[in-house]
Amino acid sequence: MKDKRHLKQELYNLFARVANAMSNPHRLELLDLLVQAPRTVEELAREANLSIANTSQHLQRLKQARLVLDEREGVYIRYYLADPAVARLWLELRCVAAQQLAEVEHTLDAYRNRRHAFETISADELRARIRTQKIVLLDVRPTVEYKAAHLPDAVSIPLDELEERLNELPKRKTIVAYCRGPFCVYADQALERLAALGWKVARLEEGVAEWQLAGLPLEA
Amino acid sequence: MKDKRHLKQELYNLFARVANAMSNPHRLELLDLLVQAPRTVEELAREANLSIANTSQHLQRLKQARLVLDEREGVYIRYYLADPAVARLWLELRCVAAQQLAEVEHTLDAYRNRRHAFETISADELRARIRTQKIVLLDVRPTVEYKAAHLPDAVSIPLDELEERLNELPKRKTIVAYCRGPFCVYADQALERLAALGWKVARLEEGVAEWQLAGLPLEA
DNA sequence: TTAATATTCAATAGAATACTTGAATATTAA
DNA sequence: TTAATATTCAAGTATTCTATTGAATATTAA
Repeated sequence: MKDKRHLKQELYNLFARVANAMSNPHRLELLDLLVQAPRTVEELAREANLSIANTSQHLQRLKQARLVLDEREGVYIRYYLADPAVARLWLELRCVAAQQLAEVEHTLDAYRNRRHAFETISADELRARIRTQKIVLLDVRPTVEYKAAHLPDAVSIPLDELEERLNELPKRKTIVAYCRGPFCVYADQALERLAALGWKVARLEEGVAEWQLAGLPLEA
Repeated sequence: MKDKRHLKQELYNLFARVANAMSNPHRLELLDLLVQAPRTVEELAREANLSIANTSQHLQRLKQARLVLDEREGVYIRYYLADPAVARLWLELRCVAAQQLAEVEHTLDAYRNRRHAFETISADELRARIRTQKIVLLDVRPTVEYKAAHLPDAVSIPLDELEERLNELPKRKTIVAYCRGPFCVYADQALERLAALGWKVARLEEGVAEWQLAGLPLEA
């Protein structure tokens, strides 16, 4: 009975190992990117603004904790989320932090300074209005992410192609943009430009991960 | 646009801070205890087998991350979970670890070596059978935890009082025991004794946290 | 006030972590 | 085979984390 204590400790060790893998901001950013789409080390390093070696090491810690898996693809190695449950855990962590740490709200307001500038539309309302054909749902994430998974009926125009492809957006419809989720500014930036050019706009705060967590369908 | 990067980093820092608070096995054990019921530093130290000073320091890290709060009660200071969302995060972490790390299953089998010895009963089945009055639902956790919250119609007999209070359990009914959840051995130990004495027994794997997460009602 | 007690603080040593650099490995294409 | 490239490994250093110890603080009871 008494010697069981170390087994209990061992269990807590294992749980702590997973939390430990998530206890570094860079690793969380990598996870966050992988929630959107699988990527190679080089891509992840570029997007997270890290050195290749450092990125590789962080990825290996995520892999040891079984949060991500990797797969060789020719000369590249592609990392991807080990399980949808990992995305859920990451969303839950963000949710607790946002709920409990007032600094999150403050920092988010500074980061997404256009955050309150546009009408926001709920997932339910979106589903209702998309049927009436009065809106266009716009996915402004990079193409790889759109290809990995996107919301039903969403049109893809990555943020950095928006300027050249404005003609694809009908003037008389409301443009509802979304991106990686409530902690991403891509949609805000797209909407700011579109609003200045005369479109009626609205933002969907949810990204594909939140959408999926809510049990709503995705397209691949 | 470019100087926003540090704001994004700041957000990831905040999220990582929460994960960091959960990245130590002792802190997870303290959290786990607090999910069951609020407790003083001394109680937590005793139950987690830590020195007082060490416990205090760990609790302060949990408090900094806003996972727990404290409240002075005379000469004692009582710690409690900051929010039910924290319990959800902890359950989600355990779930991911159990799902992804094979070692968790192995260690759990060693820790709960009677794990597969008894019939297990699902929450749904319990709710159905408790109406027919053919079972007694037995909460074997310490009294403070039972008082903090317990399942509807549950009878409290803490594990260490079981021997003296056997007469409170009707012989002709099936005893369904539960404790802190799937990673706790209290119920197994109670059932082992009861089965040896001739009761029909079954185990409910869920604890109050899992029960609550499933949206089921609790009693206080 | 004073004594007793619960908790926190401060200082320390030893372990783990993060990032950089340059070398090593593995695959593809020539 | 060889060269080129993506990724990992290894070593070193600065930083952070953990547990212990003993002192400091805050509350209650005398």
